[in-house]
Amino acid sequence: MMNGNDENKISIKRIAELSGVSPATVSRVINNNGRFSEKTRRRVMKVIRENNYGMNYVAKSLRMKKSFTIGVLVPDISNAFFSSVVLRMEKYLYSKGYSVIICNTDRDEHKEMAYLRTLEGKMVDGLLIISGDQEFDTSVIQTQTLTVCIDRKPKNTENAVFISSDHYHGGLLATETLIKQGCKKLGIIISHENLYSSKERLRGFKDALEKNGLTCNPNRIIKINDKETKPEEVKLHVLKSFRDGNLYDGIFAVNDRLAFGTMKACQDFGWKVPENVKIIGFDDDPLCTYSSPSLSSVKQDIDQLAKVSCDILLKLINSEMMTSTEKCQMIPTSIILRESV
Amino acid sequence: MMNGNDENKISIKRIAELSGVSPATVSRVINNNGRFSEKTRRRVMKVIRENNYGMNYVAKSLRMKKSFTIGVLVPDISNAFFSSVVLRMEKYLYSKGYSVIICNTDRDEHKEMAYLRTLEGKMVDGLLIISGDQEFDTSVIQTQTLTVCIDRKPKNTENAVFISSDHYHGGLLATETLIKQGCKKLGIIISHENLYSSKERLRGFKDALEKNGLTCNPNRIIKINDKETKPEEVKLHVLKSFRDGNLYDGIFAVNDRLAFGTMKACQDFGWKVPENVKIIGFDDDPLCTYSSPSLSSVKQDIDQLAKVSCDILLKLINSEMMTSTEKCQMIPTSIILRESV
DNA sequence: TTGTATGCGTTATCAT
DNA sequence: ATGATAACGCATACAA
Repeated sequence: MMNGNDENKISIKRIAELSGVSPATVSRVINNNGRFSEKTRRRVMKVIRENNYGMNYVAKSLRMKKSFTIGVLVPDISNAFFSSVVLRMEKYLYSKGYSVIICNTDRDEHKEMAYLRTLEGKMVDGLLIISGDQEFDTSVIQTQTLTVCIDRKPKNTENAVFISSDHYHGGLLATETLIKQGCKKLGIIISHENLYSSKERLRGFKDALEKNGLTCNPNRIIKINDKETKPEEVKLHVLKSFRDGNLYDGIFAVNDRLAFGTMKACQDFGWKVPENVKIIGFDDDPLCTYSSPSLSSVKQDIDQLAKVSCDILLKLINSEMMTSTEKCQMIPTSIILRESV
Repeated sequence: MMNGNDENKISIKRIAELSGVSPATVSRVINNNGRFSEKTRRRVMKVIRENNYGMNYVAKSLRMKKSFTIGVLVPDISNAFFSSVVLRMEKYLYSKGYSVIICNTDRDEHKEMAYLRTLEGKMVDGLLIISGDQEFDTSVIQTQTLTVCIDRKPKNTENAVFISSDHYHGGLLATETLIKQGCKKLGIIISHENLYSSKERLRGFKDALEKNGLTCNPNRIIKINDKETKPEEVKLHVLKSFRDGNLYDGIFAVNDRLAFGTMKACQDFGWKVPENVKIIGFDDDPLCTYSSPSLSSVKQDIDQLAKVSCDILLKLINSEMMTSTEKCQMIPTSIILRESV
């Protein structure tokens, strides 16, 4: 079996020999800078093709202090929302000549820091940090690497850019939709309260109530433990609230998983969706179409989120000027209405 | 804003100066090889900590011809099955000190080849190639990089290892399950026929029929265009077959998306699932639990698939010996029964 | 237009 | 036990 180690890759030096020019000239031809005659260009390119030369990016990176690689930190790539974001990012960055190193952090701060050190050692040109628990502290975690935080507040806004879906508006939108449909006894199901996005969605919920002259009944705020967000587990928590005598005619779940658990709870408790209680989730998970009733949900503009994030990062990398509004952008959310309302 | 370029990272050389030893000694201490006194070790380590030194892996890679990076080629990371596989791989490889470069190929041969060149230039230590259309040809695509193909046959078995779920057995299992439930008029919905996994699942279907004395009616093989695998599109194709007068009492869909489309078609056509027609899918997508009726499906052992693949690749990288059975492994599949049968 | 020489940060060889 | 030196492949400043 062919072993990777015994390969003898050809180098610029060798191409230079074969085409009777200096390595410098070969380099100039390859990168199309400096000046050289058309005749030389053709001769060199011919040799390159014939010998199937391929650039050694490791050497190039060392020399140029630039790796053409972006590190992407994400809590869990198997999550539908995250993997879609990463997909978009990868495609966009690929088109710009960058590769992506993927890092599953499990929201584990320790793993996160370890990865950060490794990525810095690999000289990544930039960092895309998606979600995660705490605020992201660029000073404690000693990375000078250019960073764009998505759905996660950087502690030091001098050092990192912040892009986010407009979770607040999403929460507002969902809640007002329920209100418009006549709901009076509104509740919210929430988990991962320390997440920026959760906080914002909750804030939107509360503000919508206030704006419409409704009071936020604390008994109708169901908090789900971060480790128990499986639909079955959620169902039990929600059922408990139902059995405790809390009445609902509209529920906003801060994410779709919670919404599914809530729907199951309603079924079990004998409340019909949407007749007795209306439900709206968040993320527009592919599952939404399949549940019965199908689930209304707030949809994030994943394409835009990924594109804007990458664009800003590339701007940083190319040390282009940026307006202060660019350094902190909100991507609008929209609501997809289905049977559950 | 801090710019990545003006950082002045400290090097082994500088650590050497600060601790009054040579760079060579510092390197030896860091990598804990060679010999050095305990006193030296402590002094060097102290300086390293105090100055927050971090290894430059790019330089290390150039020198050692080893990048501690694995390239992962995957058709579409936003697919639930693929992203789960990648998640497991990344976790496992991280624990072994490797990073993962993710490459979405869209099953586009051109992009695939371009990526392969880039990865080789980045000196990745190995390649994990998941699925994809054609057989993977290590000679045409001139990569000497150590490769493990998952669910995709390498053309030259000398140059690459092949790991796969047992799709054949999965197809067999699904079909026999339907037969045991009394189905006589069995059909299959299939897309991506050129995929190794699809072929195998189909083969399992046919063999199961034959083994049970049933004939495979070609009219009950519904082929879906690769570009029209959305449930709604699938539904139309399946409905057409129904309207053409083809009768079914059991359907094996080679993946869950097709199964969902098929279920919708049954609903529209007035056939009850599972009373009139029983359905089994493949992949055990999270969606299976949510559809109504919930969908039975063949489940791949993702953990095992990822772990075995990584283990083999690491063995290749460390040029460990391998038995010929190791070079071509099948991971067992199982069936998850739900309401649809 | 082209060549020479140097250095990026590291490890490995060969001394001492 | 430790140091001097070369080499990995490339880009660039400077010279010609």
